[in-house]
Amino acid sequence: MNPEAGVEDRAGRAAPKSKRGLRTRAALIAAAREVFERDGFLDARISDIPKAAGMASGTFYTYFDSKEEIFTEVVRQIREEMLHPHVRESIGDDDPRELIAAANREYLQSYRRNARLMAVLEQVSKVDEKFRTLRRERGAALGERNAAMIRDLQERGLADARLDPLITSWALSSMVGRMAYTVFVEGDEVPFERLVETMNQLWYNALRLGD
Amino acid sequence: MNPEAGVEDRAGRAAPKSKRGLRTRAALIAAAREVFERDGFLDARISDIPKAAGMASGTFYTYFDSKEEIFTEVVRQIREEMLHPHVRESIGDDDPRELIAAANREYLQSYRRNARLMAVLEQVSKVDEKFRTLRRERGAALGERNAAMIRDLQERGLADARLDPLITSWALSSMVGRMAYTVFVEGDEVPFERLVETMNQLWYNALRLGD
Amino acid sequence: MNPEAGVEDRAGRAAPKSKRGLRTRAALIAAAREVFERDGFLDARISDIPKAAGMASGTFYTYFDSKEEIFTEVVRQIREEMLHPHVRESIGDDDPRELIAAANREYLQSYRRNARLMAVLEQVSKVDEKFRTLRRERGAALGERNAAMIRDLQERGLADARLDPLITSWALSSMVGRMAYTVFVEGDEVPFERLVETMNQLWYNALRLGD
Amino acid sequence: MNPEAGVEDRAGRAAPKSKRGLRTRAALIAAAREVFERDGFLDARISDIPKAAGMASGTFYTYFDSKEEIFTEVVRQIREEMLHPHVRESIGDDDPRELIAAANREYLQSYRRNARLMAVLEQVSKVDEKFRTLRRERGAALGERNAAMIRDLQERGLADARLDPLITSWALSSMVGRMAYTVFVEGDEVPFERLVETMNQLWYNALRLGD
DNA sequence: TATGAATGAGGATTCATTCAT
DNA sequence: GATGAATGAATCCTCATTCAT
Repeated sequence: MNPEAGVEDRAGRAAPKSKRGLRTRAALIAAAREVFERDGFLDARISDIPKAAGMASGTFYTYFDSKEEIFTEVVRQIREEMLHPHVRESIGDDDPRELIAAANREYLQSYRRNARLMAVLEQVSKVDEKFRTLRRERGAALGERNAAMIRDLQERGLADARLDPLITSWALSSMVGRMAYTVFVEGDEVPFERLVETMNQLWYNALRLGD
Repeated sequence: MNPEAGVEDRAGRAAPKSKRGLRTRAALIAAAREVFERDGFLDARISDIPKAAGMASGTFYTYFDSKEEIFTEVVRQIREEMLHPHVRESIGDDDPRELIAAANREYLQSYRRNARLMAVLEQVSKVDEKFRTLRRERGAALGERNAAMIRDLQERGLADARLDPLITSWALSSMVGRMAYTVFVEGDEVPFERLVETMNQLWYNALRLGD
Repeated sequence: MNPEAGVEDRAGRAAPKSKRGLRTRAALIAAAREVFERDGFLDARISDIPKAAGMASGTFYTYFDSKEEIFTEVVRQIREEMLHPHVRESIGDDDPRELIAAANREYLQSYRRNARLMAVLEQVSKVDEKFRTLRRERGAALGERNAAMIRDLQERGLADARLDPLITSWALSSMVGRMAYTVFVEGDEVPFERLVETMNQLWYNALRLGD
Repeated sequence: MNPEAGVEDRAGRAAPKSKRGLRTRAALIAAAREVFERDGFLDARISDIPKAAGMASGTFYTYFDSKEEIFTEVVRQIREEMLHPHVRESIGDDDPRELIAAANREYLQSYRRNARLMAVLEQVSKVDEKFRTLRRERGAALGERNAAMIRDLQERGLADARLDPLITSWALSSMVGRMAYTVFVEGDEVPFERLVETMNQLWYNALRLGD
């Protein structure tokens, strides 16, 4: 029901074997997150990351090859944070309204919680080909899933049959994602509940879910 | 009815005093547009701009102080292109559906026509504080205007009264803007007419304009 | 009895023949003086000079070949200003004390009057070989003249015979020149009369002129 | 008893943490001294310094931020060289003549030994605001000290009571400093001993120290 | 593994000087 | 003579990456 964020990673250096190595690597990722949140992706210097972790600059390259690579790792962690703690548990519902409402609320909450990093992610996806692609692919998957739901509702006569399911799914997700950015990153002052309600209502109306 | 893009400018170096200077300046702007479209804002080297115009590197600085400044100028021109030729003429007005449909079509057309530059603009707004601000301000103005229309429709009983006009206006505009980016920049293949129709229908539904 | 400042010039471009040319050249020199006083020699850009005179940058090269050349011209004018109006008239005296006192006062007055330019001159002589040389030569001439006076006084038994006349002449002139710089350029606050008196007394004492 | 030269420093980049770093930094300072002595401050290119030390250009910036900063360091070393080896030991003190003579000789010797660098220092103090200030402050301190001595002599009836102690102290120091420059930098040929004796005698006379 | 120094490619800028109009 | 644009050489500085200890 909503959008963007997320990146897969691959390879990189061999995973550390010693406990010490494991700790160092983790410390670097934590430091990287701080640095990225503070400076953004572009302005972050690689050497700031080990420095922020209290290490020598060269240490970075023991674990990562590039800024992109460690950023991937940071994003992976965020994604887990964004999914695990609060989510997915009890969406048992079949009521589409509740489904939508839950998804929107959850998404906006995580976005707000991780706003700084989401801003960075937004920046990166505009700047780095690889991330642009990853984001698109992930978005496409999400979009498909929502599209399936819409198609289902249309078939059951519960949603406006004239709408193109895939485009609609994309469009409404984009709408929420963009608003999250505007409100939480650019700081337009909108009361959280008002935002959630409006997003929900716009989904309902757009799909013409009967009241 | 639609969104983002645009930047004001100011000063810079002295305006050219001769015809030749005027021509050179214009040639630089044209070259800059090419360079930005080809390389994006970040990867564009200043020296590539005069080079693309067949001039010596120093010539750039006769007219501009920075990449930001010439970019501002490029954007100004685009904006004029995007507004003048096709637009604003005959907005038969009173029927809100037609108003919305016309605005959406027009916006999506211009976006498609200037897709590469819009991509760059999108990048810049994520990267340069000054442009971030300008875009927000401009967006806010547009948002207000659309919000006024929505409020009006609500008062006349023609649109869903439960919606927050300002948030709604922002959200639906964001939706169209984001889709334009996705489709025209990231190249998701969607038939143009299908896109326009779906956007229109989503606006109508979202506002609950009676059929 | 005192020191430094002054530079000869030579050649340069052909002297202007038309009246208009004459005026332009003069205006450039006047503007150069302003620019040098404001920015110093090193920080002055050639193009600032015609600009300060309200002309196009290229005009400079119609009359001068370099910053050094126009500076030479500025200096020549100053020197004339420093010599003509107040000076040399009535030193009729043969009393060495009065001679010294008159020379010191006169020198310190002109220095004060032209302090900004003297500062520039000081800078230039530390930076430009040609001016270093010119200054030395001019200084040497002055030194000789003062040395002759000292020698004469020694022979007449009026001054300390143990002193080396040339070194002494140089040293006492340097002393006055340096103090002028310190007080009038660096702005150490010393009452003018106190300064003059002390310089005089130091000359008298140093030479052991009987009271 | 004598004058000018000297500059304090502060911070800069982080101090080197390894022996190697310490060596490199020292080598850069040594190379800088050579370069400055050869080219003067203004004409020295930063990149020539590491090059003269056989390093890559970027290495410079590991230790210094600017030409000014490394110059400060060079000056600090000179000052130590100028003070330590020969000086301060045995200033038999009470006889003012001996005090003055020792100070003059010592000063002129160091100046001669470091003439090239003193020339650079002279240039820099005419060109760089920061050094101008530092030099003035340091000079003022020295001046005060000498002024105190003069005042003391005056009170004991040993020196001409009519002289302003501070101006006199400044003036006589300036005299020696300027002569050092003239003789050792500009190369006026004056036998060293003759110079020292004359300076001494001028001090004695100027203050009217009884024979 | 960790350290922290050394490297050097890459681009930005300035401004004296030339020259077509 | 005057104009004002165009030129391009010359340095500056950053920072990702490598590597000896």
